[in-house]
Amino acid sequence: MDAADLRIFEAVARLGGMNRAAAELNTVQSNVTARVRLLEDELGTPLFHRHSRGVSLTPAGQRLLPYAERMAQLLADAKRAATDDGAPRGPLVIGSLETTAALRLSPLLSRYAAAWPEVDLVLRTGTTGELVEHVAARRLEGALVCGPIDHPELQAEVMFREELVLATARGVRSLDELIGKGELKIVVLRAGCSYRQRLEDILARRGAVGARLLEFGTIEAILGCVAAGLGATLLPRALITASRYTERIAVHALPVSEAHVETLFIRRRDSYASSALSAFLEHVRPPVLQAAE
Amino acid sequence: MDAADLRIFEAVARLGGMNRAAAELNTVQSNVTARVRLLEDELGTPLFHRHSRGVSLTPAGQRLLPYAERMAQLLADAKRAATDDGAPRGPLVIGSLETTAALRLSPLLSRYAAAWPEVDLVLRTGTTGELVEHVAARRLEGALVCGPIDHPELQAEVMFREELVLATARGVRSLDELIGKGELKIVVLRAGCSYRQRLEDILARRGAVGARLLEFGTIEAILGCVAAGLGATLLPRALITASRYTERIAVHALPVSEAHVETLFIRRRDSYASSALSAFLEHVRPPVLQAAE
DNA sequence: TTTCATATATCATTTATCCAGATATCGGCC
DNA sequence: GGCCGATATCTGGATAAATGATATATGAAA
Repeated sequence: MDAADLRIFEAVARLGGMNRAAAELNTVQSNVTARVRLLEDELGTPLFHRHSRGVSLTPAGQRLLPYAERMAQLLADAKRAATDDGAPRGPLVIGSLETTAALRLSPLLSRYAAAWPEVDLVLRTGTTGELVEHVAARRLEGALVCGPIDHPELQAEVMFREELVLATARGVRSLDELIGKGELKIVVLRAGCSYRQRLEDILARRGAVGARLLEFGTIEAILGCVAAGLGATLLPRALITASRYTERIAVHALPVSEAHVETLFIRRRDSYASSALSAFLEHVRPPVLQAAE
Repeated sequence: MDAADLRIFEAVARLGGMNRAAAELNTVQSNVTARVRLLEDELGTPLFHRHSRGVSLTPAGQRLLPYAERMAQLLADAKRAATDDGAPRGPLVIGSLETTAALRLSPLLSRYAAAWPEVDLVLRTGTTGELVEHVAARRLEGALVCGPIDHPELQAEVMFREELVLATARGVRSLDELIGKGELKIVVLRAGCSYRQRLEDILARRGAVGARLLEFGTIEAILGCVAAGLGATLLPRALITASRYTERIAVHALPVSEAHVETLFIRRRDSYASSALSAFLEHVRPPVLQAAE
């Protein structure tokens, strides 16, 4: 049994047929059949049920499949690890919350890109849930998300600590005034945003339920609307302070227990940390820990 | 790059030479040289320094080596997983503390062996530290050790809860009497035994330090000596109750915080749980949880 | 310095393996 | 029955791997 055999096996299993697998692997069907047969002979057990519309996995095949996938991943990692000579280079695909990107990342990223011009840096934004999913599936090497995260395959490291505040238009004096008025509207970045649930919890704890939800695609839009008196939102304090709407937005501090939020960098435990990633973490890490104290 | 290449690479790295690797792999040196060279060409970086007494790893080779080892392990696991049809069979090598083996395992093991006669069961005893080490290095599929365990590569599951008690000869009324006399001797199974540190902590908290340490290879010997008034020991209550020295040993209960100890079953997170192991856990698990309540 | 023991590198040759294409076979479906 | 979409089997040729003989480098001992 060899990695090549498992690659073929995996393709057949995934595509449900030897012909389709052959096409994907740029070879012919007879070849695929023969390799699968050899693998079955070696293991002493059939891996596929053959039927007229293709093949399906036997129980043995089902047990083998995850190993085939891990094998492919391991080979790719091995190649990267050996090739990587310590000088950051090549692709680095990471994720981030939009708020983190806006608030913290821009200066760091530009410094990083300048320091390591040979790295092709890609930053994708999404919600914490989406990013966790992408990192777990290895579509991202890592991501900055909103803590806490508890996922057995991921490791997390605190990168930033933010104070979340409730933002409303200038006229509003306090949270309670806002809630008292009824017809509360809250503005969030998008569905699944980690701040949304938190904001709803905060309001619920103060007796406000069933607030109307508004979604905007950019932070600018949210702040603009909040400034215009459309509703309230929950964002890191620094983000509001730095915006051009500061003058027209009232910031309502929350008790520490609710205000504190940690931005974590997550990555797979079992995956190779490329030099590009290590260098990225070096850039992001130290200034932050100072800032947090 | 393929698993076969990495196998050759690993052998060369481990044995420090292509000739030695060739001998181990049952092939010829020229072949090994060629394969290594191909691998180096493919990766675009040398993996070995060649010198007159063999070869040594370059940095790239050092980075690659762990992947080669993981690859070999993964292939072996894959084979086992596919071959394993759910009926427990073949070798099952597990570890246990000697006390756990004596106290809990004997009836379970005999039932297990009777239920699955095709399993070749091997039980090795050792200290918690040794067993953790062996499981991490995959020399054991799993082990019953004394909790708590915090090791990133291992997962743990509570199997038994024991009450530890201090055992002395009949004449001794209380812990304090024992400590007060000075010249305290404590008897442990062997160096590194997890109960030893715990016993020393317990005594230290009561003002007894510098107790003399005696080591005996078997639990029988320990109990015999304790009964004879040689010293004190720390063991699960049930173990003393069940022994033939019960009459001559005084049992001193400890406060709950010190007495409670959990026996965990540990195994590697990333390794395949064979049917033989799953069946073993089925045998060990359920009666225990009842007993603990 | 010469020689020797012990390494790796290279090369021609044999051997085994893999691949491609043609063909046979099987199982539904109209 | 005949067709369609599958997998199974077979064979020649291309490709890659293993082998054995030989060349080369290096340090240690005579």
